[in-house]
Amino acid sequence: MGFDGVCNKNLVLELGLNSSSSSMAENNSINPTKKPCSGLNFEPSLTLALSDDHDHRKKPTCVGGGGGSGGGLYRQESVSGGCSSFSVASVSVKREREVKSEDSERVHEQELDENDDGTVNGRKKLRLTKAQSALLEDAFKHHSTLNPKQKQELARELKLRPRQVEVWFQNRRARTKLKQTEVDCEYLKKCCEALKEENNRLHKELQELKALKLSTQPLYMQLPAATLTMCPSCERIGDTTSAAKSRPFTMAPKPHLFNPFTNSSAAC
DNA sequence: AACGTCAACTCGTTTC
DNA sequence: GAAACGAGTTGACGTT
Repeated sequence: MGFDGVCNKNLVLELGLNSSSSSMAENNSINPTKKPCSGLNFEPSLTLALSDDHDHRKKPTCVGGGGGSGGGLYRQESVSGGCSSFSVASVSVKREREVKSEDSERVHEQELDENDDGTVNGRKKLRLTKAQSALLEDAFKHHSTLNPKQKQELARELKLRPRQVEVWFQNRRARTKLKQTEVDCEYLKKCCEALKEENNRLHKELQELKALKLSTQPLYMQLPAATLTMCPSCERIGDTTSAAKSRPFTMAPKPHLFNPFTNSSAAC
């Protein structure tokens, strides 16, 4: 198939040269991976913009990224909805996993364990059940973002915390964007290849036309244009090279063709 | 052991 | 200023 159907989004393709890698940060809406640039000062760039991008809160670039000490263990969510930051090292990880033998589906309890002092333990990485994932995917199909009410509703339905639903949607959007970027990248590669081929073809065609022109032109037409001048009245070709400057327009006259609009008698 | 996936994190930015 | 988001990161876990 042709690559016309590879991506049906409205892509704006821009080919150009970057003088430095910093220019790429100016429009970083699609740059999910930070890959080191080569040492070249000038390199070809492909700039892609999606005209139907819904993200109208674009920012110039994300400097430095996050970092963070990372998750991994579940932590108690504070009453206000934020995340607590109790010591991970102090947490005795207690994992409760229930394995359903019939379909090997893993089911994890969503309730948190409590210590003697009533604090809630973290636990090892949660894997959402297939049913939960399916429901989340279904919701994501309808809208990739959730309002607070939808979030609450979904969390209740899934027996998850709203924060977990929120995180899932954030990660899901990130995955979607990454996947789309990969698709776009493939599309642009194909575009680039096609343009290269077209460029080569046109170059060849140009060479052929030049060769054809040379073989069919009279001898004087094959001289460099800068060395030839033409008498405006008699249309004779003259050589203006230094050797011939003293005797311009001495070459053989143009074959006389009848021209009702010129008066050849007044020439030169 | 290496690698991939993914939930959950931090941080900076944007929007209201 | 709070909430929401994107980008980048972390670490547990599953797979090869």
